[in-house]
Amino acid sequence: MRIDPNSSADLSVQIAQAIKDAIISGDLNVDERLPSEAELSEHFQVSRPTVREALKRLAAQSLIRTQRGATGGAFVKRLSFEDAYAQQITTSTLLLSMNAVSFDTACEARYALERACAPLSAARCSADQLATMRAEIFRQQQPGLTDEAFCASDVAFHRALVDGAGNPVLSYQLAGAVEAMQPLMNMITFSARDRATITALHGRIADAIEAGDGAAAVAGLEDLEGETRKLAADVFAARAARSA
Amino acid sequence: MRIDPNSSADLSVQIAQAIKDAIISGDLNVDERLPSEAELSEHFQVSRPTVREALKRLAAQSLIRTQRGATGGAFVKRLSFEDAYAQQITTSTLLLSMNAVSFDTACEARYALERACAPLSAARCSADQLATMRAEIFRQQQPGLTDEAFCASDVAFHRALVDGAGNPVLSYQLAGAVEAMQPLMNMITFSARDRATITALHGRIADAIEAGDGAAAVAGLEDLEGETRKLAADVFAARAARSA
DNA sequence: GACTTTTAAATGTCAGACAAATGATTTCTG
DNA sequence: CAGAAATCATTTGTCTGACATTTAAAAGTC
Repeated sequence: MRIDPNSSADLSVQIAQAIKDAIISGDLNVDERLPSEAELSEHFQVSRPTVREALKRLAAQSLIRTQRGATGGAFVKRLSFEDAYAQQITTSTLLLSMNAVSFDTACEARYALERACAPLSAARCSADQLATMRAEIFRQQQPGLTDEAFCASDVAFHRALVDGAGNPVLSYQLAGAVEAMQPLMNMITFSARDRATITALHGRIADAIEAGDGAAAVAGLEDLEGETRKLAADVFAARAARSA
Repeated sequence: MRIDPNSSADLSVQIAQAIKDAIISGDLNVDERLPSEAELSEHFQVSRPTVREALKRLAAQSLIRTQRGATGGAFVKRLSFEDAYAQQITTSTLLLSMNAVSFDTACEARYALERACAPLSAARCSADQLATMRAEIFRQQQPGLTDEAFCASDVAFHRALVDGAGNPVLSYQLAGAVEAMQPLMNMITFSARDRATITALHGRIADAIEAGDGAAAVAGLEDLEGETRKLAADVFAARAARSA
């Protein structure tokens, strides 16, 4: 682990990168303890605050965890699926909100990915996950539901569908695509008829999954994508007309 | 933006979270300047190093950028697709390497996602991206290529395929799945015959894309997945036999 | 007016100190 | 001797104050 004192990059950036490289390359293993801050500042010939800034950078990426006390220190952290989900969702949400990604683009990506899951989900979905889908469909039929709650339930339904594939890597990859759509969906107001259409399609998809019919689930998702995009197009058109 | 001085959480974590929340909620807009470190330390009633640690945490997540000098400071950063790709790849790679994810699980996820792209890619792939695919196929046919270079070219081919869908959100979501496989693929040694088989399948997929035939591309990917998994299974079986 | 110098503001880095947590050690007590 | 309590040492968390460096704007100079 070395840094270049002549580099124009901030020292804490360089130190963080050096440690990160050591982790990725396997020089530092999971749960292995890093040298103490004092030792690191000695090693890199920088002050302790600088080392600390580097360590905070790594902690922000869930690469290390720190512990106070006699046997404490910074330890290489095993990146959990849960942490990875959270990062993925934050990044996806910000990416969409900051880059003026069109509804259609995001929607297309989301449904393309979900269709990839559907056959696997049809083959392997657990009773528990199917029950979650049914429960969310039931919730979506309640008349008093706000638009936001309806969207949240929609997301929960789709997450159960994705998790039904029983592949944690797939679930992780899709967490962002599904969750990041929620803020966009929240811009839509759903009429009772819209809700009925969507909920019916959800039911059709759940039936297909339960029957182990991947192709039917894919077809259901295709229709749902069409419905969602049509709905969004109507909302945006109405909004444009009103402001004109 | 407030913090709770009685919380057990580190101050820098709380401050980072408070600022992050302000960004996500839209209280702070892209390119907006945050208060200076001195002002923030005044506002949160903490010292400047603590504020700095919080800002470094945010910088590590590409949420802010800092600039020195008279008109400098910390600015809310527009999360670029490029930054998001990089984060996604790092996270995915570490997730796979630290959690003993089986080759099959990762492979299944990757090909499921790629199949989701194939029809879109067949419909919209640019000449440029198709040329990249052909170039990588050509490279893969060179006899002197090391296994690592072959894998790298394989990744480049698949990235071009994914990018061909012309949907940046999709490309972002898949960057991790495609790139994170590389270290796993690097564990495999490819015989000349293996390479020929894989390269031929790549050619078939590229042909299908060029012909705008999404179904054929999907079929090609299915065969490629089968081939890859068979290859890996052989390698792992041989390794197990040798160690027994 | 154009160029140079100065200045002010901001981040980057350093040094040293104390607070707080926590496991290990030692001491005390029964 | 065993167990509980007190002490200690180590490490991270936080604070204070200072100086270095960068940068743009203001002031000065020809």
